[in-house]
Amino acid sequence: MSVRVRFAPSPTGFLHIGGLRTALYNYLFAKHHGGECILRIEDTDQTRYVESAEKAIIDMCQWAGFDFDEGPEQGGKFGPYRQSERTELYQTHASILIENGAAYYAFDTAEELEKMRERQQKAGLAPKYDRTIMRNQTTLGEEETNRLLAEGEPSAIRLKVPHTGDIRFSDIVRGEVVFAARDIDDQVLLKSDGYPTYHLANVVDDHLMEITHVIRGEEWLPSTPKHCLLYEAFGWEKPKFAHLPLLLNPDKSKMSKRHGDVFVEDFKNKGFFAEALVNFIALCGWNPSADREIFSMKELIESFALEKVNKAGAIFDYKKLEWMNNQYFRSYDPAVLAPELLEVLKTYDYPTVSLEYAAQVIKLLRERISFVADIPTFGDYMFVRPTSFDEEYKGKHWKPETNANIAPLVGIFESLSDFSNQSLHDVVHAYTTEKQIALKFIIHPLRLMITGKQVGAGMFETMEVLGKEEVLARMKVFLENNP
RNA sequence: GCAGCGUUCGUAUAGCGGUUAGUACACCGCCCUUUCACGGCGGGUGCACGGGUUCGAUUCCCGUACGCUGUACCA
Repeated sequence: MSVRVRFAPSPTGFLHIGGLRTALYNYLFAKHHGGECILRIEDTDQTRYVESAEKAIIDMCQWAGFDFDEGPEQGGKFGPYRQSERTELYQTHASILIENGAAYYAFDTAEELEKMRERQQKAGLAPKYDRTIMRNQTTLGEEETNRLLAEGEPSAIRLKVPHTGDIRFSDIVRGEVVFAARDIDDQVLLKSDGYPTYHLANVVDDHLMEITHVIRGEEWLPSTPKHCLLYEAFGWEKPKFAHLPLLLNPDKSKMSKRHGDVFVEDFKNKGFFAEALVNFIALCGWNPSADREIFSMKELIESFALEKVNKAGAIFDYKKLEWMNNQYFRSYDPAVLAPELLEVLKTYDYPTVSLEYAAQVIKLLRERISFVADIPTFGDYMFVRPTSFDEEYKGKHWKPETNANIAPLVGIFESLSDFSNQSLHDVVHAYTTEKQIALKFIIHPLRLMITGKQVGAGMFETMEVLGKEEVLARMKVFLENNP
């Protein structure tokens, strides 16, 4: 039987980076086994539903580089793929459970439930639905239940969890996991608004959609026994489970907004490359045991194995992500990145530049920065003449005799027909040798007058990209203002 | 509180009974050099603790501690 997995997000907002990793692992696992990865939208909570979220989630998955074999947009033979369009299915399945005694009607109001929990907490008990005393099918009896139902009294359907025995299942990541049935709550399966809860919808859909492996976050581990009970009640075969370690904040809590960026959009907008982000999160919680860090999607697919997924949560190391982004930055063809730079440049008040020029600037500066978007600030002088000059740098390298040392270079540069890195290098070396001065007494002043900053790429390379005319203009102005 | 899960340098991890405990990021130092960066070389720090099992435990078992997640008519 071929592998079928699903990514099942709730459209409640932007796609969380942890969600992206869950989607990625599902995708990698499916593709590794030549199976299918489907997208299912779990929009059963009407109170948290966000209209634009579904599109945002799909867009981000697409950006990240994985496409689903089935889903709400592309369809498929197991659709519909939005749970809100499958409500009848859940209702009929809930009825099956009622009929075979695995579930029951409950009529308790939110207030009654709240009171019950308060009582339990006061008594030092674990909050848990007590079906022996609440208002439900078992305490009310069939006749009264049917009467209330006929009258249209709001009701929910709850899972009848046995009071004794153990529920065990095996998890690919964690091995054998055992829960005592008495610790498991009589979970609501069908809400009084007619929508299913996650538990029912999830199990019904996973079965109907012939999902073979449920790969999801560790936060679902405690509710897995409920799902097992459901599979048994329906008489269905269980899928294999794999609960992924959580992505953590530096303080080890579940990765959240308070500690910084958590949405895929945030990373995209910051300028992270999709490939770098994917590479990085793939390695948060899983490692192919190779002494290397850079893997293409194809390579990730080839080596992915759920058995090698780690058990412990992984702290998200932003610094390392940046490093990885730079690795990709340096590996790309500058010409491909040039349009992106032009796009970023639009938000600055710089004169327009050509694609060719943008590519040259990228090539010049990318070893020193992590993002394309850093270029306009880190290398502002590549687009506009410096208006301010680093005071500290100037104090260190612009001495009384400097002007006299530099001035002759204007003429030398002017006569140059080849304004290349090499040519500039040769000519300046010849000059310093003849004048018996150290190269640094020339290089630093040049950098100062041309860029205004003390950090940047190699000086001659920078000059080459800037071009003869521009370099000479900057030198002349500076020389005039700094005799 | 209860339940489950987890614990190798600061971080991500390799390790699957015997290793000088490896790698990457970060950090520090040196080299290269035209500043920064890149690159090269080197350094420091780590198996949570206590019991077993074993000739031998980072590795297997049991506790303890700590952490995390869950405990909703949310997912």
